[in-house]
Amino acid sequence: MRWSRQLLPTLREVPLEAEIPSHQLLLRAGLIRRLGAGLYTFLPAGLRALRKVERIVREEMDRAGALEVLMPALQPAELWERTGRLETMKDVMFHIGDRQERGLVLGPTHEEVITDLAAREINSWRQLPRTFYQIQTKFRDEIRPRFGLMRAKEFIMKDAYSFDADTEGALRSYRAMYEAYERIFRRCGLRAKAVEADTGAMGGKSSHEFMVLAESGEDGVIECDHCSYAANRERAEAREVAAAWPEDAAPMEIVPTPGARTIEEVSKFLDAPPARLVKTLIYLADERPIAALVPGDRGLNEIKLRQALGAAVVRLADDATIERVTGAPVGFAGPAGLQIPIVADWRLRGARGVVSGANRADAHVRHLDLARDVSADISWADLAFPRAGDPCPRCAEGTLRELRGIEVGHVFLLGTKYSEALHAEYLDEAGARKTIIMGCYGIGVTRTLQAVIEQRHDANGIVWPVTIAPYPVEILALNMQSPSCVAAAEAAETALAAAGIEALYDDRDARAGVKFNDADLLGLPYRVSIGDRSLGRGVVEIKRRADGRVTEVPPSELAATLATMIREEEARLSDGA
RNA sequence: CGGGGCGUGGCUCAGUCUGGUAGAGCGCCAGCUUUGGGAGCUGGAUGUCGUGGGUUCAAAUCCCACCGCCCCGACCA
Repeated sequence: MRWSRQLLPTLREVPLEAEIPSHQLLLRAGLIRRLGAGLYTFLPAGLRALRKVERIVREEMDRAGALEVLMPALQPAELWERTGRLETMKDVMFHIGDRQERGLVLGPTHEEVITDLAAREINSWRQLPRTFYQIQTKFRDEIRPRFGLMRAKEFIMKDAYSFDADTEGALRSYRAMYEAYERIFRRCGLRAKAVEADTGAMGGKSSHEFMVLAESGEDGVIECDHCSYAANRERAEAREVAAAWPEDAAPMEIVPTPGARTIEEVSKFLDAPPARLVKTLIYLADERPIAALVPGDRGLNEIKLRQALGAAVVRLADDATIERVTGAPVGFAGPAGLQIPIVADWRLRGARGVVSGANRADAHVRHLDLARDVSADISWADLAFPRAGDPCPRCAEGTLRELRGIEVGHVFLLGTKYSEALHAEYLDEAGARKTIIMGCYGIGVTRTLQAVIEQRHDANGIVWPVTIAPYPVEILALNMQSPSCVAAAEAAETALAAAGIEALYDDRDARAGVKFNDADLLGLPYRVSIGDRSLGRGVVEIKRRADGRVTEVPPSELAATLATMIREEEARLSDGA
């Protein structure tokens, strides 16, 4: 492909709309363009890379024995009613109607559709296990689309669903997908890490997320520096350790703290470290007000709170409720004197000599002793987010550290949530009716593409792995005014085509510097520079984008040399070396 | 949805406070020179200043409403 006939609009300057490197590079390298918030067009080169990711996904799904299908993106709302998700997921779904005003939704995921299919088509234990997958556009009315393809309203997902006769089988299917995912990300040149995760709206029993570690990642990842424990920050467990609270027999005392509402303000005002403050948050647990207590220097994990309370929904109480239950404006709540149930993080066990709100405007208390001064019953639970430096919940020696990650894949062991609701059942060998055990497995294909750029770029541009680069090779004619240079470049183009190597030939009548910079920006793995200088010595230059290593070869050996280089790098990526 | 910011040629931005001829760099087109790391010169094209309304002799600039986009939070591949 010649650059002059391709649409590759590279940008010199960083478009205002992009914040993180991968998003900037997608735009600058001419791979995508924005249509609206969370809506992107793939330009030819971007689409080539996307198709290569899809191909790897497809190959690995097929290798794992999964069967490809294609389900409608447009789905009857009625189907979603049957699993209850029309209600629970209504905010993320696009709802539409046809001319008969039949309710339709644009599929944000496909558990309902595939389970409906399985319910109709799978009847016997002889048909199990089966895993189906598709690569298809998903629609989600994201609260806030962001970072280009990272969180879009419309994106391409590979979703797979396993159907098994029993739990052991389901675990095998889960394992097969887990291993396929490891291979997929490795082949895409990504360092991805599987971490324990929450099941969220999907439901189910257990799950792992595949995280690409990156500064710009939207998820917090906790891992142990000693053992293999790793989890999403939301899901991460903690080992209970007794805190040593200093002796403080002084009686609780109310002190005026005009205007000091936040932890920082109170901490500053009373000259007490945040760890010596008790953060009191008023929540509505299934619409019932409760107080949740965490140390002032920790965040409260609402997922843990919900689980500790056994509630379906928890949300921060509105100002009116807070004023009613604490008798004070927002910012002055404390456990002493509260008449509502209190659940406290166990890190606060034995807390004394601490500061909290006084349940009265512009006042806090100090020398609070939770056991002595709080009359309401306190139930204890793990409510706070773990953080770097905490002890590992799994091993005795380890300390946790905190990282950021991009979630590129997620595997769930679902159980029977959908198969029960949609009657996906089979007859076992004894003729007994059983419910199928399911698993579901997603990969954000478009997100994976961007994650590769996020993880593999330098100051000059993208550093593609050969496996998903739009083209593995770029031929660069350094001087289009020199007939010998052009002739050599065209010869190289022909030779590579004959060898089955896809190459982008930069035939623009531009200065060498412009082409070099665009080549670095686009980041194709092998750059072949053809100029009269090296031609005079009887060679052309091959430069690897990843490490800048230059190899000089006679033009006659160019195709064979590149073919070997490409094959070796592909092999290296599949072996994970 | 709450909070913050921004909308001026294709891109990056100045001009807005203090109303008075719409600008720069890059990109684009033509020509000449140049040709191994974003060249030089000459000439040229491109703007309903997000939209609507208002104030004013006069609005990119002041006021109101709306729309769009970006960033921070509750969601997730």
